[in-house]
Amino acid sequence: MIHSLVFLNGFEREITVGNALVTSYFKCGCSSFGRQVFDEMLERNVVTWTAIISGLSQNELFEDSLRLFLKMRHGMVEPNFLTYLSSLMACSGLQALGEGRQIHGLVWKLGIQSDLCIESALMDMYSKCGSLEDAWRIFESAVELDEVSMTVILVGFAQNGFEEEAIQFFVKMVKAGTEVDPNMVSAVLGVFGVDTSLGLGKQIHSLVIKRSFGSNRFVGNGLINMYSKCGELQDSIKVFSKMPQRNSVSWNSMIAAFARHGDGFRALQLYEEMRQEGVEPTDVTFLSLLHACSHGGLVDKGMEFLKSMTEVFRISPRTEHYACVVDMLGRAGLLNEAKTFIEGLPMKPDVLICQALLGACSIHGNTEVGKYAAEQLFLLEPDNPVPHVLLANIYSSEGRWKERAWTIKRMKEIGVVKETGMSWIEIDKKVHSFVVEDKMHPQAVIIYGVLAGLFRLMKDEGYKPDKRFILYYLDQDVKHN
DNA sequence: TTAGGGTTAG
Repeated sequence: MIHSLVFLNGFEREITVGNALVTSYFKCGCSSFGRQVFDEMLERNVVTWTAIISGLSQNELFEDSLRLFLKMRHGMVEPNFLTYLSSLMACSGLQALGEGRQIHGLVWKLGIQSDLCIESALMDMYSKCGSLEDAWRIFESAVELDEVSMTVILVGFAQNGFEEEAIQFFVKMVKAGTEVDPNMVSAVLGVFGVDTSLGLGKQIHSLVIKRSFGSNRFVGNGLINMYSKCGELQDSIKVFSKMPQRNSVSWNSMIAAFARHGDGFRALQLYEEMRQEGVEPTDVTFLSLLHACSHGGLVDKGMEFLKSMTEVFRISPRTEHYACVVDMLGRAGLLNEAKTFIEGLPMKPDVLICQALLGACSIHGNTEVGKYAAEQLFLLEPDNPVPHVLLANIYSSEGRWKERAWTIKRMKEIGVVKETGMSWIEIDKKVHSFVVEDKMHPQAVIIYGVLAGLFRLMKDEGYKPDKRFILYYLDQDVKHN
């Protein structure tokens, strides 16, 4: 409407008007209109360029954003502080370490590398590109810190596999009396998972109450996920039901929580409520629903969701959605259907899809389809030990010891190593972790005694162990027992 | 007129 008025009055030639139009189109998410205005502008200044570079980044069109930044540098317009900030965002999104380093160099030349905003953007770029060392170096030498730069480094820890350090960093900041904001709290809540302490999660919840962050939707959603991942479904429900305002992430998180805890029925019921409330589902809603159907054996319902996702809501399925469907068909024992489904996909199956199929074959012992899935995976990820182990499991379940031995030999020849599985439990704020045949725990004798007692009780109740997949570590005595 | 971080699946 405003654009039409501008056009009628001939104001579109005014550079300030053009800049404002570009900015507002991108802020509304209308990227194509923003681009069109930019393309048609006869004159462009640094604000025009910065508006489009930043607008594209904010709409996750990182590649185009970076391309325009490079194009700008070849022209006559000099980038400014905000242009560098926006181009660093594009590098983070693209995980473009090389380009990010180059921009770091340019920023250094200009002498603005110590600006707090530039430092946060640089740290974010380095940690999202997987170079936590570079991010940490900037953090350590920073003269000033604020909530944003601390959140960046916290998330950097978590995304680079240092979840425990991320949580400890937060705890240290709070103990030191540092001001934390709701964004930082939601970031730390996102780090919690099965192997983190529920006790700490509850302490963060009490901090949320003390600081009155409870009405913040990001924080509320973070709490739902924290409790659900730590095994406390009832607490997730409590947080969800008390939320003053919910968005699609809140609903998705709660649907996922039910799915995670094996309650497919309630996950689907919640989806119905979500629709009744008029909340539009997203691609993640359908991932959670497909996951719920997969674990609840609701194949027909799952196929219906895939159909409505594309036909009713016009959401294009991603490879993750297809992998969920394959997992669902596979778990239900419909392996040939899963293979046919994959063959009918508009793209070549990727690692997730093939792994889902192979996993299902190892449960149901289908050598023919299993071999097909494993061969695909060998090509896609030669260093991944999972397909070798799963294929060996399939041969083992069918008593095809020669093929099984050959698979393990091949695995050793290529030099792929399977990581040892681990389990853990938290008692009195201390996490105890165990690997297979672990005797290192100080109370190992008592623990094994309890295990033996439990095993006897299970046997008395008629439990028969599934011995098909016993491959490593256990000797034959155990297997023949 | 252009601005750094955050929650959802696996």
